[in-house]
Amino acid sequence: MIKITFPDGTVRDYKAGITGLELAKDISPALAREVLSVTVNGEVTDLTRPINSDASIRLHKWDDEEGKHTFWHSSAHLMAEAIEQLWPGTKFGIGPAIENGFYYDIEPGNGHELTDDDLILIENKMKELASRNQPIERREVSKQEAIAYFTKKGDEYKLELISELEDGTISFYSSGTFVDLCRGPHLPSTEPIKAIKVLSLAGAYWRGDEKRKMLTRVYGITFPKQKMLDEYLAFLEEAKKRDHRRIGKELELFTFSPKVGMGLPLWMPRGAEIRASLINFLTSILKKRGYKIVATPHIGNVNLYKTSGHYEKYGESSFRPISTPQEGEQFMLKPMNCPHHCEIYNATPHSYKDLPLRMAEFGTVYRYEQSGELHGLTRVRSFTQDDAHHFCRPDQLREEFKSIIDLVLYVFRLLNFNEFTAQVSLRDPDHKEKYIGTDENWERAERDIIEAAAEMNLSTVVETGEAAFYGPKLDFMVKDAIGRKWQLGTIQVDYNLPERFDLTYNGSDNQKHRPVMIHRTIFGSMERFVAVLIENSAGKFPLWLAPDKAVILPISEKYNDYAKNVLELLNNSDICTLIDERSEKIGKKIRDNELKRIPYLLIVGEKEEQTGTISVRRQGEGDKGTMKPEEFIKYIKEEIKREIAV
RNA sequence: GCCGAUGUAGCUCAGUUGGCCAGAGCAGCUGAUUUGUAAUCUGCAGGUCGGGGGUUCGAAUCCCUUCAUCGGCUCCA
Repeated sequence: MIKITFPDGTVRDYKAGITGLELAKDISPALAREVLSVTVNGEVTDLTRPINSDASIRLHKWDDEEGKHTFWHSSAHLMAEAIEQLWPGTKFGIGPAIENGFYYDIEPGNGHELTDDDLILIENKMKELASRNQPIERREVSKQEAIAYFTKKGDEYKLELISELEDGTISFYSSGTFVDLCRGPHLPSTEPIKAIKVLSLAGAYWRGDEKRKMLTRVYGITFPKQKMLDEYLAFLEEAKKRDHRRIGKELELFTFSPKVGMGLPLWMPRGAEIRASLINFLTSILKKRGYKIVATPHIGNVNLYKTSGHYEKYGESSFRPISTPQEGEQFMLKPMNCPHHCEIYNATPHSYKDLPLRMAEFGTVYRYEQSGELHGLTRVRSFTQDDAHHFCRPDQLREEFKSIIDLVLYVFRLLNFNEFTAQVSLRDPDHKEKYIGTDENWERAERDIIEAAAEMNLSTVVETGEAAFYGPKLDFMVKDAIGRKWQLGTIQVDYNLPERFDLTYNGSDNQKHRPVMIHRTIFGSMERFVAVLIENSAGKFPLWLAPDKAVILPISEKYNDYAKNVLELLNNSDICTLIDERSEKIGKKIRDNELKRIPYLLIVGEKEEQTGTISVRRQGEGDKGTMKPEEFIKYIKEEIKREIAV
């Protein structure tokens, strides 16, 4: 007998060799029908694997990430089986579950090139295979046997994967006719896979290396119920309506012009208004927190970037230097503001008493992103960072870093940005050549970040290989409408640039000391932040950010004069207001202006003119009653004050 | 940059196997209407069918090329 500990702490005796599925059946037949995988002593495994010794277990249903993961992983195998039957000789790379669904990287047999038309073929084949309720079976194999199998099959991708595995840890899973090298876990059979959608095709480099062959990646998603698939597809449709590129066009916030150049955003008046409001908002907070605002040029001598190390790292792959009539003289569009800020630091002597020094700039930078990477406002070639650099003594670093975390959290809270992930981005210890600086400084900086975050009780995820080339970062990530993650704020500890620029301060010992630098942004860039703001609000901005606060809708042209009086009154009170003088019915005017997401619609007709009032309608909410314009001004100002109660 | 897809009016989209002057709705402009809380009616105008080249008696439609966009990959100081 073995002892099984359940998540609620109860311990029960079972005979050795019992499986997760049998445990579920023992609890209830209903659970057995829904359970997808089981965690045994912290490892997620198959429901059909015998448990031979005392263990604590957790059964996973669809609602658990582990359950979904198992479901989609098995679905990837099902898709592979379908593809292999449709195009024999297909070679398979990897086929994991992802956040929403799964993919498989393949090289179709006989040189077949997959097109979108093939997606439906794959989908139908999958449905056919799934309906057979084939068991998915695990088999442990020796390395030799594994190599023999895939050598015979002629699949060099699997062979490469096997070559990196230890003998004795290799397992095969078979479902129907398809046998795959796989660690698992999997469903006991394909029976639960009821709803299937093969979504899209994409190219993906083998092992993520752009120097290696590009395989075809097939994306799909499956569900245990058709209704869930329908809901998911409906969600994707809905999300498209929140796409910032679409809303940006609808609400005339920004545009791009091929004549200006791809990836170079043009802010239209309404978008520029939002951008300016955000800058003003942040500037007022920065001043309260002891920042000094600076301004620097959009170009810098190429030697500046040779000193900083950016030229060596990015010089070849970015905008080319600008030549001047002066022989040998070259300038570059600035790809970041830090070197300029270092030179501001160097312009004056610094005492240990002056530090920390916080230097902020809304600095526009230029980076030659590859054409395929451009994406609306989130990935552009010219953008304005809400950049700042803190120059501090080593003993101040921890507190300084923590104060920035506090600032980021404070701003996010004011803006109702609750769904973010704090990510500690460390260097890849296997590829140290990609980074500059000494091991000692790197280890120190990484420790600083991890400990500062911990002291702030910030829950973080750690990603290795995501650091900047000069230092580790704490990144604040948020999701867009369809769940893609974007980095907004970032805080970076840097021991390198102070050395490269020979930054110093005089210590109490009257000796020269080296300050530490922290790079940080809150929004990341104005462009990306506005994009994320649009996607999260669906274009319905909080009142204080709305470019136009109100629109006056006269019932008929007879009341246009009265409407203009009100308009003047509101605009003179700093409430940006429009007027809709068209000869349309009031219902039409309301509809059109509701769709423009203007927060307040002010209706004036005979009644209002006679009593000197306006009828107030809140966008998305409806009629709020009648009030005097003066009352409305007070009302709206109160609301704005509440929204950004700093 | 790479893989796949797309590109028709300001916007959203139709356009059959190549065949008369390329269509609709919305937006715009006209005129009528003077309206009370999510679409009043009339008329008009608007497109070298992304650009360039080719095949053909004939191309939005087929081929080549180029640019841009979309979904991924790679990249993201």
